[in-house]
Amino acid sequence: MQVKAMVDTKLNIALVDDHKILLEGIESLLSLEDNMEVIQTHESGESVLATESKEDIDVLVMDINMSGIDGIQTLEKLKADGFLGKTILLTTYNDLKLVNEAVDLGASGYVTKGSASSYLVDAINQVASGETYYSPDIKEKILNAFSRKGKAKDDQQKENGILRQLTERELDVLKLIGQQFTSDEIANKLYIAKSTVDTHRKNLINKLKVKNAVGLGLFAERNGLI
Amino acid sequence: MQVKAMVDTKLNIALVDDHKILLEGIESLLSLEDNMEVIQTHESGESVLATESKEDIDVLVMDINMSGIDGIQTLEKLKADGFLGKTILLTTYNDLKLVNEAVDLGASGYVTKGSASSYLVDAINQVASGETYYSPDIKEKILNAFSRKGKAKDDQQKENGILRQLTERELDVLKLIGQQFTSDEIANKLYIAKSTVDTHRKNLINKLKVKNAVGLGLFAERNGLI
DNA sequence: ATCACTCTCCCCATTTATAGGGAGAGCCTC
DNA sequence: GAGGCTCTCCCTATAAATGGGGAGAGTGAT
Repeated sequence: MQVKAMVDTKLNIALVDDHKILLEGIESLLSLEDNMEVIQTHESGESVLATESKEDIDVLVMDINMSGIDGIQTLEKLKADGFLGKTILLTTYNDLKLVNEAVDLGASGYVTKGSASSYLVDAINQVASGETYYSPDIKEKILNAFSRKGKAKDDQQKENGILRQLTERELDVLKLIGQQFTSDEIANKLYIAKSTVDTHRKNLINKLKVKNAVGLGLFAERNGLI
Repeated sequence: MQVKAMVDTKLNIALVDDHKILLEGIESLLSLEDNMEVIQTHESGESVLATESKEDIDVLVMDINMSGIDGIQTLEKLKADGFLGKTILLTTYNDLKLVNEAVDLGASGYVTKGSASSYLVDAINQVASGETYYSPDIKEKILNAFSRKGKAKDDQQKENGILRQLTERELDVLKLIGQQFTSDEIANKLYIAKSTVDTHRKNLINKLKVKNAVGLGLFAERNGLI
């Protein structure tokens, strides 16, 4: 039973990268782990999608930046096809936006190519157990991105400046617009006339330089008002 | 010169918390650090704002949850008054939203009250050197919040399912609505009649279970469509 | 060939939102 | 006490969106 369990729990790994050297390097690294077995390697996203034995894969390790369809697109299609395995994406240091996309698609782990290989092994074990794994430098980047949200940076800076230009009442109305209430409903909630709400609406659209209520909603969302 | 430098670099700390016991406890903890000196303690946000020697403060350690005006509001007013010192906010575990607000206001550090006191010491040293500090459990929470964005959790899960129910054309329209275009403009862009766009609008509102165009915009934003 | 679905477009009516203007009351500041 | 700002509310008018219905053309699957 224990022996069988060992066999059963051996993790089936598939690797995807368009650089063969990296592919082979990782394969040889993972072959040193006695609970892992690389059962497939692919040199393109298309190749993974075409393979028939996708169900066997426990953990898919895939590069994000690939020629042809990239890792994100591949993951997207895989998920659409009902792929249930865990996915770890390999990224470069400047790929935070892509990581973000990947998160939305349900990727389980992210490891930078600059990481020590032990991190990849950790990542595989961790995502196999259902957790999410980020390599340390990605973690750092996420934290930085979080703390930079309201810091003195380009767009965000401007938006925050604008945010402070809004009056209390405008903020009240803005939040409620972001919650999909009509002017009538907002008027009732705030005990003011609909015409007043409409005035605030007009002023908000002007101040925030958006086109319509959708723009107001987006502003509210992006600034954490709702 | 070295001695003078030592004196000069001694960090002037101010503590703000409406619980006197915690205030005194922290003060005694920090008194053990030879590069720190607690120069002020306050039992309310109002008290900090009223004090005149704000310029002397290198690092302000302040509770978020206080009776009267809270730490966030106090920080906001301080920044508005031109306060230049670093600020570390003490939070409880469930305050991630507040942390988010605080970030936007330019707070430099966050330490949970449940943290070991050594973390607070680390935080003070770190923010004094210009960096941002999060205590480990807050870091974890941020990372979790990040990774939960697109995970198989409650709402999000449903949203992702719904997203796949949309037809190509509905997606086209949805994206353009999210970009604040009117039905007329969308019709022109897609070379179809306004009435068709309106039909897609209706179906989108039903499928996505939102109230109006603002809801459509928010859905588009939250699902990375725009 | 029938069914299901998508995309297209139309009718109707009503509600909401946008755009322009004005204006009084209250509050704070200089 | 004169401005400046916010908040309140009004007018008029048009544009936009919502909600209900129906319906034909095309596509693909059974």
